[in-house]
Amino acid sequence: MTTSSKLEEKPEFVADYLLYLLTAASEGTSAQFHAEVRGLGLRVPEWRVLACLHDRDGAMITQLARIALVEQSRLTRIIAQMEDRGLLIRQSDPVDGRRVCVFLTDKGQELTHQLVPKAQAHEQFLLNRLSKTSRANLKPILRALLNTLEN
Amino acid sequence: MTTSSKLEEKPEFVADYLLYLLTAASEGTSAQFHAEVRGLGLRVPEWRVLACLHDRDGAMITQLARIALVEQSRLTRIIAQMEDRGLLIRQSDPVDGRRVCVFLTDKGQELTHQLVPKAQAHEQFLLNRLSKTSRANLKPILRALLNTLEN
DNA sequence: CAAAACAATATGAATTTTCATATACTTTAG
DNA sequence: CTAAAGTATATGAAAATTCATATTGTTTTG
Repeated sequence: MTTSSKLEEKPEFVADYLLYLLTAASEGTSAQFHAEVRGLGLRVPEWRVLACLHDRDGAMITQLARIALVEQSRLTRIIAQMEDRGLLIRQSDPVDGRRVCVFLTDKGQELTHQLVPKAQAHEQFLLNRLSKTSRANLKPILRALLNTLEN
Repeated sequence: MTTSSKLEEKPEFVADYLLYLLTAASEGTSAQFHAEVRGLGLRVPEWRVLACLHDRDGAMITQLARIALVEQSRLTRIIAQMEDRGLLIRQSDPVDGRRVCVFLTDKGQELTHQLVPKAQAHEQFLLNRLSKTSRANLKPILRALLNTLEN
C-alpha cells in the first residue's frame, strides 16, 4: 500500500508533468537571456530572426518562420518592422518570384555579432551549473526528443 | 586543423543552441497535445489553469499565474472567461480580502478529469519513443535545470 | 500550352496580450 | 492607532497576434 489514502490529495500532476517541465525550463532559462535581448532594443522574435540569418543569410520568410518558431504572417510583419529599423533588407528571389529573401544589413550584422556570443556565454553559464553527466546528456536527449517529432 | 577554413561558412549556431533545442522541444511536443486541448474547446492557458486547479483547487490568481506560466493581468481575464463558461468560480478569500480563490465547477472538473489522463498518456507516448537511458534522464535533468534558476 | 493545383507572402479585422497603473485590502512601523 | 509600505487583482489603451483569405507567382497535368 502506498502512503496515500482515499481521503488524501492525489499526488501533484503538474509538477512532474513532462510538458510542464519542458516549458518551464525553456521559459525560465530563456527569460534570463531575453532580458539581455530587450536591453539591446530587440524583441525575442527579432533576435531569433537575427540568429537564423547569422546561419543562413538570404533565407526566405517561410524558412525563417519555421526555424524561428514564429507563425508566417506574424513574421512577415516582424521582418517589415526590422527592415524599417535598418536591420535587414528584403529582396525578391530572382529564381522564384514568390519568395522573399532576407539579408542582414551592416547594422543587423553588428547586432548579431554582439548577441550570438552573449547567447553562447549564457548557454555555458547554464550548462556549468549542471552536473557533468547532466551537462553531457541534456542536448542529446533534447535532440532525440525532437527526432521523435519528425515522423 | 578543423575541416573549416576562412572561406567556408561558420558552423551553424541555432541548430545546436541550447535555448533553441529547449524551445523547439517544448513547442513541438506540446503542439501534439495542444491539438487535443483545442479539440475540447479550450485554449492552452485554460488547460493549464485546469491542470493547476486539479492539483490545488482554490488557488489564488497569483499562484495560478505563476504555475501556469501566464502573466497575471492576462490570467485575470482568462479566469473571467472561464467563469463565464461555467468551468470555475471565483470567490474572494475570507481570510485575505485581496485574494481571489478559484474553484473548479462540476463542469470544470469533468473536463479536467478528461484531460489529465490524456496528458499522461501523451507523456508516456513521448517517453516511449526515447531510449531507456534518455527516458530515465530527461525529467531529472530538466528539474536540475529548473533548480539552477531558483537562486 | 492552358487550366488546375500548389506555394510564398501579404493583409484586414477580430481577438489577445502587454504595460502601466488604479483600486482595494493587509501588514508593518512609528 | 494611524500612516506608509506592501500585496492581490482588475482594467484602459496600445500593441501584438491570429485566422482566414487575397494576391502573386510557379509547377503539374491533361
